Amino acid sequence: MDIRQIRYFVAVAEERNIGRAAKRLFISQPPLTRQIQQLEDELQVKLFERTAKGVELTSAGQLFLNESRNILSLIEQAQERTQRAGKGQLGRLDVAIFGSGILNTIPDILKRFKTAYPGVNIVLHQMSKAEQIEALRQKRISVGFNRLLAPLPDIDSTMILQDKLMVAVRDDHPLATKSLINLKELDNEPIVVFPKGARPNFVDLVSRVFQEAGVTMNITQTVIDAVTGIALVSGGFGFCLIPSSASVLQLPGVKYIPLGGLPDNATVDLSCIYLKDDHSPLLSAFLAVVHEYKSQLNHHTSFSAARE
Amino acid sequence: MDIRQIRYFVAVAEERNIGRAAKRLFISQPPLTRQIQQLEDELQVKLFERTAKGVELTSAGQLFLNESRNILSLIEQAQERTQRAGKGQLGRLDVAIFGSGILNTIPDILKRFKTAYPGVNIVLHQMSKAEQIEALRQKRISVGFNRLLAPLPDIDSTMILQDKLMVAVRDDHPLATKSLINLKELDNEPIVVFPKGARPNFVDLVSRVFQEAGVTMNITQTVIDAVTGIALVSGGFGFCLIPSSASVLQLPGVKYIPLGGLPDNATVDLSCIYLKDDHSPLLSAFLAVVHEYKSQLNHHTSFSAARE
DNA sequence: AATTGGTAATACCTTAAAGGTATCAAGCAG
DNA sequence: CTGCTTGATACCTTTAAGGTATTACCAATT
Repeated sequence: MDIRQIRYFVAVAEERNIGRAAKRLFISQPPLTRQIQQLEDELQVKLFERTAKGVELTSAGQLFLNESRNILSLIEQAQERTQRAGKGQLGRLDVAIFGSGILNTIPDILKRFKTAYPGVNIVLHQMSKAEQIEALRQKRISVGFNRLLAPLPDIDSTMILQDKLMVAVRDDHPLATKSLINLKELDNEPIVVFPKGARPNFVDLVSRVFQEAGVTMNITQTVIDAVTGIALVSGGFGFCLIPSSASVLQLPGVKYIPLGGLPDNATVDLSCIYLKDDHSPLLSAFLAVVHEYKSQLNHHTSFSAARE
Repeated sequence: MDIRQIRYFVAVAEERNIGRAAKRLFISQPPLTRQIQQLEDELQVKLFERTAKGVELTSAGQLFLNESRNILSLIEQAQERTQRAGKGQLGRLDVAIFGSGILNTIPDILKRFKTAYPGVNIVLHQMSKAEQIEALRQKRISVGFNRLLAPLPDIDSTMILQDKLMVAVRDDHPLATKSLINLKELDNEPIVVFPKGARPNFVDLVSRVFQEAGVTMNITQTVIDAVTGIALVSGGFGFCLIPSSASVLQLPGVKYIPLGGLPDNATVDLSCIYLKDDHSPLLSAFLAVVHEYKSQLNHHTSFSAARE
């Protein structure tokens, strides 16, 4: 049995006339007659009664007509869905995020992607940097969001943005009135740092900055993520240096003040990582959204810079 | 797209190796490679990633694998169901019955047919003789049960049994004690007859019998069917002649007594009728059951005749 | 670094089957 | 009885599926 034969059968059943059906199918009548005969032979069932005016369906033929329509429609659907899946418009994308990365940029990107590809089911996984890399290699995830990556041979990354540093400070502290804090002003002040976990990470960046500026760093706590660090600031444990994108988080009694007097490379990047040899259309589609987001981000910041 | 290609695709997806799949399909590797390429070209989707050890499904391929399995299973089902329909094991059979015909024989036949062909949905219609013939011609029904048919050019019939005549009589009537009533004993007695409707019918048979025997027939009521007639006997309206198969009906105060002194042709047949040019397997199957029923009926009656 | 074993891809040929043309046989309307 | 329409058959052409031989590629191993 053959899809062609099924198509032919449906045409004949609908036209109730082999010659007319042949015209509709843009073939001549004899091969159509033969295909129908073959179909009947194979099924060992008479599908049509031959009459003087044409043909008419037997009851078995009527049943087979229904089934045939189902089959053709299922095939059509399969083709369409497969093509959509091939364009990355359908399927499932497993994405890893890290603790505080969820604060603003990542939700924006995910929201854009969901709008552009509503057929794709996004599944989020909270994972540390090391876990993300392992999960990528095991193909449990397709993309991970992260900061401060060391290059790896099998993993590519795309930098999304570079956060400058800010200081989280209690609003009853003398420095809280300033619009810019110089690193030197934090000399020997109590500092909460994060995260715990695989190096290199944000702590290393902060340490390097202090070291290069010759400022003493007085670490009082090392906590798991930015949210916890800022909560400790709110609780009076001291200062906390954060990537500026974490400043969307509002906690009672906490103010965020830009940190000045730093070298240009004192930034922390947000990147997304993915397997170098993953050519799936879903990933490509996702990265396209990321790049679009990135370029709009640049335009926007240059605009606001021009206005200021 | 082609069912063959779908089968090939499933084999390759399952073996994750084109060469192995080719062996399983009893073809050589190159044409299989080509068929898969064609499928990919047609869908414009890469279904497999080619690796050193074989191939592996892309996510679009995974989706298409699911769809393919659905398609193949639907095709298989369609073939099987169509073949069963072709053997008359599946479908719908519209059967017409008449008022009192439902009393014993017809339910027996229907029961047998339902046991032998459980996949067939039997739909019953109550119809008079004339209605049945019209419905047959319009193909609203496939079989009708009836009595006393006049032959028609486009309709065939099969006689199922011939009922002898019996008399329904109130049990308080003097004749009710007899084991056989002679027609002459009904001379000028009040008689209820049935049915109303298209001739020839049961009334005509009864009238003819009276006439040929030279007995005066005193019709007091003409009612629609046997059940009503017997009910009137129960109500004291007189006698009622019935086909013996209607004697399974028990009503208070009514006895059935065989009618004697009649010619051999004083019987009323039960037949089923159908279109002469209906060659549907469902009808054939049904008629086969009818014939089987008939032959068993004959064996049974000859046995009981032998024993008596 | 070269080799070998196993993979899919390609080139070229053979064979099977689908399609086309011409014609026939059957049934119905005039 | 005669066209006219229908599906069926015979025979040829063309398309496409399948086979054989070979190549290109990758990875694991020596």
